[in-house]
Amino acid sequence: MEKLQKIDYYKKLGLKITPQRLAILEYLENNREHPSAEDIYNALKERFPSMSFATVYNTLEVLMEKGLIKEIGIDSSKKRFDPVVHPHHHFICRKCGHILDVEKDFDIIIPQELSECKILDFQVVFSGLCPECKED
Amino acid sequence: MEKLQKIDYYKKLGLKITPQRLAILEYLENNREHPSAEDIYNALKERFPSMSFATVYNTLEVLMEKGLIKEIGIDSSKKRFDPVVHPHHHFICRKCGHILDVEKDFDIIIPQELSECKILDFQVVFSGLCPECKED
DNA sequence: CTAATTGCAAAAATTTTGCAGGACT
DNA sequence: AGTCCTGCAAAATTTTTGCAATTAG
Repeated sequence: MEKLQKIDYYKKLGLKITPQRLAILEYLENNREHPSAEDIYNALKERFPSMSFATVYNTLEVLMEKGLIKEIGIDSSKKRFDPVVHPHHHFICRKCGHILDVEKDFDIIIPQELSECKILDFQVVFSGLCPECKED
Repeated sequence: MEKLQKIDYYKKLGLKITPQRLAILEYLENNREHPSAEDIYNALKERFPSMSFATVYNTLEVLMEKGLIKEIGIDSSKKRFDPVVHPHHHFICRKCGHILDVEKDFDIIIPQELSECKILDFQVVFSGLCPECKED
């Protein structure tokens, strides 16, 4: 999407566009590492030396409310965020913590035991060793 | 398993059996709520008023090394632990955080894009609203 | 102009660590 | 007896919050 179109799009969602927010959005969009709040903070503090964690967390929360990003509960040591909100799956390396996207579709039948629940989503999480770590 | 047999079993794994460890193991075995370290601490501090978090975390780590429990990375706000170590799946309620076990077997074909990885495990995580929360 | 956002600093929540004394085998 | 474990307290990590100053619309 063109940059101006994007800003319009965000505005239509009711987001106030600040330079910090744009930078966070842009960082997320160009990053497939599923960054944590700290990753984002570190990546942007050069361009915005005065930016605080409050802004990062605040922005992440607003972006989640608007459905532009998702929190992925895979890395139990910290929250990580994903700008790819369509249903997809993940692989996490047990050694280095690297998370890879898995775009394949799986044919999952909702099991009987969850018939009383309202299922909104599911994801498959693979775990093991990534190509780099399996060599060591 | 009989209590004495269990103690023998733990000893054979090289675990030193202390009253605190036995209590933590027992608590985990009889609890299908996927408790956090704090849940365990709170549940046991009546019986062991002097017990500290260090002991809870230390014990959890030892139990994980021995393969008696697993850490489940589903609730991104805190680590939660599962004494059911055979492969199985989960449902988490987006509202109350309740985690349910899903014992069904899913036929998952390891996708092409992970062929370079060593896959050790996978789990399906459903999310939505549990029977109680979907009424509100 | 008004309401929302930022930055700061303090606090809360969760997890980890060092170490002295105590318990298990 | 020797090693491992416990408990305490302090520290490290991650996330949240209150508030005054600033900025976007």
